[in-house]
Amino acid sequence: MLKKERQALIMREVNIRNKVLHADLSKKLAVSEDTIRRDLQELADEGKLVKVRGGALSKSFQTNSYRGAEIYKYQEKTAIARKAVPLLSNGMLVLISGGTTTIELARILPQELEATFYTPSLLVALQLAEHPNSDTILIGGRISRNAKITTGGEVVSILRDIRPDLCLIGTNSIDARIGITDSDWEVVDVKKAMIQASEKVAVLAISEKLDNAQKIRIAPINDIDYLITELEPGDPLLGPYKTAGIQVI
Amino acid sequence: MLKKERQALIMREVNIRNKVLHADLSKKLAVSEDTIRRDLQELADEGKLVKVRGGALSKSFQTNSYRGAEIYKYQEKTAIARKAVPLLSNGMLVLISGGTTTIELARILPQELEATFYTPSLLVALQLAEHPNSDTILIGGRISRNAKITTGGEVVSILRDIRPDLCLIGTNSIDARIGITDSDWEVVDVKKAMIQASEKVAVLAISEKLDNAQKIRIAPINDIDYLITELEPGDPLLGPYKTAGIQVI
DNA sequence: CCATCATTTGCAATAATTTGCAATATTGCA
DNA sequence: TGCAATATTGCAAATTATTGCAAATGATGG
Repeated sequence: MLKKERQALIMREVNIRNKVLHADLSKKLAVSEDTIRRDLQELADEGKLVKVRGGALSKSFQTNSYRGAEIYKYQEKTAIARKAVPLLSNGMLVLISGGTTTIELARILPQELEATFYTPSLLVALQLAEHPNSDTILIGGRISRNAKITTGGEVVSILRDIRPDLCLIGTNSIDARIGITDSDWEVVDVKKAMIQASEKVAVLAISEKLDNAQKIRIAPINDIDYLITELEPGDPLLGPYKTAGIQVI
Repeated sequence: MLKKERQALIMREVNIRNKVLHADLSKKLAVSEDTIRRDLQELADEGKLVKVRGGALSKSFQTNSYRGAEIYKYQEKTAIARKAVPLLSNGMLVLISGGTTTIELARILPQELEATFYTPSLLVALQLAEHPNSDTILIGGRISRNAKITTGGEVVSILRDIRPDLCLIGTNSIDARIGITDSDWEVVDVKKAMIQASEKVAVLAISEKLDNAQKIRIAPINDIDYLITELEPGDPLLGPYKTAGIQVI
């Protein structure tokens, strides 16, 4: 049995039952519990499930418990959000992805801004809806449980029909050679379409996400126009991105 | 049983009932009271609930930040939501409107339900997204700031293309002669389309909304199949609705 | 075709966690 | 106060995690 095949079966089991036990899987797949443990560890590292003692749980099962928890690295994220605000101006059509940084941006946008926003993210949309002078359009589709964004062909096809002035993308991994990447293909599909649709693309990322890559590529580095981090634009960490032709803010 | 799984179940129980007892949990989860106590201790340390002698309380109940006072007539609304659950079964296509009652319903739906939901409400969608075995499709469109639902021609046209088995509508005004009404025309347009699309229509309303009418009509009374209130089905207030041919729950 | 290297897998020894029980302390309440 | 219910603590048994290692497997390049 191939490792990938085994992991795919594990994921299916997790999605159906919400929980899996080492013992069950090891019997069902005829491998040792060590192997199962290692598989679960890998899947957990990719963020596809939550590993717990004795087995693993599906993400949705666990997720509702850390609602209301503090946003990780909030200070950095709100600093990034503040730096992104000047990119927006009245009359623009703006596309915003999901993620804690972009939610924070949506929250702190100036009330007087008159722009039109498209987003697939429920949480971003809720924040944007508080701004009286801007219009928010939520792109409809099937909801991805993990990311709380709408996904699927319908989303992509709506994105094909619009031409936003600016696209604001939050990302988990950016690398100066590879570009931006993610591990959830549903998210990748949507972000790809967002970037292709847009005139300009700005990536928001806290510095620890720099020089990192995951399995699936969203866009090469030269599709990106702006990179916003909490660091000073002169920081040496950002050198490679400048060299690649990105405007670092 | 996995520890995290148990704790997730405890949290769910706490969120639904607002209070749990050692004895109940220990019986339901088949572990000793010591274990329950330790679990509650851990959850309390993480700030997810408030431990009291003999059990635990939901944090929102304690600090009444979210439900205790935030939602008007929460008790009535959750009672209505509980009565609505049996209308749903596996494999159904269900349409859900916005409103605090329907959000509550989305929150307490059984985890094991396998249904497909369409909704224009962001808050309902967020709750539905926590249910691992159901699919949620958010109908896209421009967001109405007040109601936090998507509205507009796009929403209506999507609704024309689906044929749900059941439509669950929360309403602010229902009258036995006039039907259901509202004052926000954007909301009315969407709810009209929802009702027309659906096979069966259930209206959820707390009793003080009965025998009330507002400016714009959503649907006449005979478009409605079920009426769910917090009252006993035999309550005299509900007489006129029964006479009108509605099944009162 | 073979040697070599990296990856994967199972195993064993050890460490850490979880759980129920029992002894003891504390609390709420009449 | 005194009693009954609940909490706390320490402990031992069972389960699970971690680590290092060696054998098996498969890929790579000469």
